[in-house]
Amino acid sequence: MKSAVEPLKARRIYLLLRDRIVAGELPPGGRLPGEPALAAEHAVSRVTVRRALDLLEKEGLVQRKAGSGTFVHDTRAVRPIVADLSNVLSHLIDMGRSTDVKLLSFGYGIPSESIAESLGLKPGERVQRSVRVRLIDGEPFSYLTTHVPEWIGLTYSEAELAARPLLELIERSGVTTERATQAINATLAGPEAAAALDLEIGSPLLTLTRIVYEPSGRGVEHLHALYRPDRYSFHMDLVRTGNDGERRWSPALGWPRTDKSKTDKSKLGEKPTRSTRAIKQRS
Amino acid sequence: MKSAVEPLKARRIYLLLRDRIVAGELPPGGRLPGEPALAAEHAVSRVTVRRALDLLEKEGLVQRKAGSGTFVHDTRAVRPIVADLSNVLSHLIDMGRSTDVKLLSFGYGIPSESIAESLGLKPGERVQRSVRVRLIDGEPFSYLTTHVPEWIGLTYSEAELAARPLLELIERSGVTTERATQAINATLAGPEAAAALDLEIGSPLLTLTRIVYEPSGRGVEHLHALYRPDRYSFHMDLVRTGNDGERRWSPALGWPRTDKSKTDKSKLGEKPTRSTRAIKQRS
DNA sequence: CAAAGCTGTATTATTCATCATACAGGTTCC
DNA sequence: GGAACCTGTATGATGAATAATACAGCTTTG
Repeated sequence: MKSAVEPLKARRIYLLLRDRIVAGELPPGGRLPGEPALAAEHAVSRVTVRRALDLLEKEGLVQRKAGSGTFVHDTRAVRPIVADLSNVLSHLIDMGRSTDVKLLSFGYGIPSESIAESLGLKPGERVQRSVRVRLIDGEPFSYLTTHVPEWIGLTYSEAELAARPLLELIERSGVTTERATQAINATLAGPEAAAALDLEIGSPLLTLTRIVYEPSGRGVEHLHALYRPDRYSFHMDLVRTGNDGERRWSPALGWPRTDKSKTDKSKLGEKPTRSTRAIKQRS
Repeated sequence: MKSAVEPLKARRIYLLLRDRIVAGELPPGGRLPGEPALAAEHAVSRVTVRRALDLLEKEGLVQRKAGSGTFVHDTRAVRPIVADLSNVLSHLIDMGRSTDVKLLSFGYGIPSESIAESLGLKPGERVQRSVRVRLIDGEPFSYLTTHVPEWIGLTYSEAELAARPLLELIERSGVTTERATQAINATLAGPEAAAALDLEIGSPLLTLTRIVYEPSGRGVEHLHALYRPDRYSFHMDLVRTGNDGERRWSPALGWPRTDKSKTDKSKLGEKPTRSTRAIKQRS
């Protein structure tokens, strides 16, 4: 007899309405059904509908006008930063210079088994672990946990880490980085990440796990990044390659990625378009 | 007087413990603190701790043994499918795993403004909209919503859509697909997606929004995909290209798919330990 | 074996989200 | 202006999640 944990009705209503909005069912600028109507439709009280709408309003998805109604906010004005995957790290390095970094934690110790394994460390080898938050325009958008073998980490100071891109520091130590693997996934915000990113616990997050290798194959950096999906997303252009028999999509390389291509014709789907404000790498 | 909506303490504990586990703070196979200890540590009742552990157990992250304790399940055995970003679906077929498709919805109508805009449709032009769920080994892992211009959609039947890849059908209609853009993000599962993917409402999801263009620049397919992060994740290998002055990371193309590194590197996991306590639960 | 610790389970009290209802005040439309 | 909407706000009642406590049965340790 388990009571099925039906997590907060308000949350359910919130997610339902959110889906309708982003799916375009409720067009931007349109008015959504009144609170009594919504309450009846979903068989909940108006108070609950109200709390769902509070969440939507806080996310900027709707705008409420007393006496008039609740309207779908034109979300196309606020778009997340788009990071081009075809050009990942240089993009991040660029960003490392135009954004602020807050160093939350810094120290040395024995890594967990999984970290040690992915870096190819011998048992007992120590690592430097750091936790940073990156902010753009003063707003946090990424929560970065990095592990670096101790012998590399010792070549720079805590202050340097807070000021310069980690990869630059690694290369300065004499290591050459040649290959990297990364995986993208999604997760929920735990207490620490939620606090650092100014989010509610349980908010969705984009995750990026990247391991950078030196030519010999040993790992020199293990990065685990959490991104706020409303402020950051990955983007890539694909081109069709191969012959008829074996046709694939491949990332478009070396293609003129002047960011103005998104200003006229948006190709971002979902919450596309019209880059009113947002990103400019300078700020 | 807003009561800050502190969604379910059990959920908070669940997320906290989950983070510790995937961060490696609690090593696989290790025993985590007893339920009374956890209850005291987080100032909640044992019942609540219990419900958090129920969630962890349902996710397969821990294994409980009556009379003995709760142990971190060796999660390295069950890893999500890793999809190479440059070769998304053919990869699955290579693995010899059977993917089924369930067609949930099929029909024609006027698209939302954002869809119409991203496909480059004229006002009033109609689209075919379909919702499908893809399963691997009988388990759902993706929820796909596609929009295709009507003149293309009419060239194939509902039954064909359920049986063959959409892109194949589009090309069969005479259209050549050459270019595409896609964006990756994260979101929470709404009621429909949650039901289709056999998840709780509010679970994290990976999203992929892809728009495929024909040479003339008109959009021929708008795909919005939701993936279960525990069963699917994106992976890519990067190589360093360019000269000293302008060094960049680019996706490695045509890489050998039998690379074993992807099977053990895709582990996400980690997060700082900061408090340093815990983790010494040996045996 | 016995003690100590653990998970599994049940019971009751308390706290908090939700409900149902009512009313104030703004907006829209006739 | 006035009727019919709407959002904003407050009230007490109800129900669900959590807290506090107790005990059974199993596992490990000495």
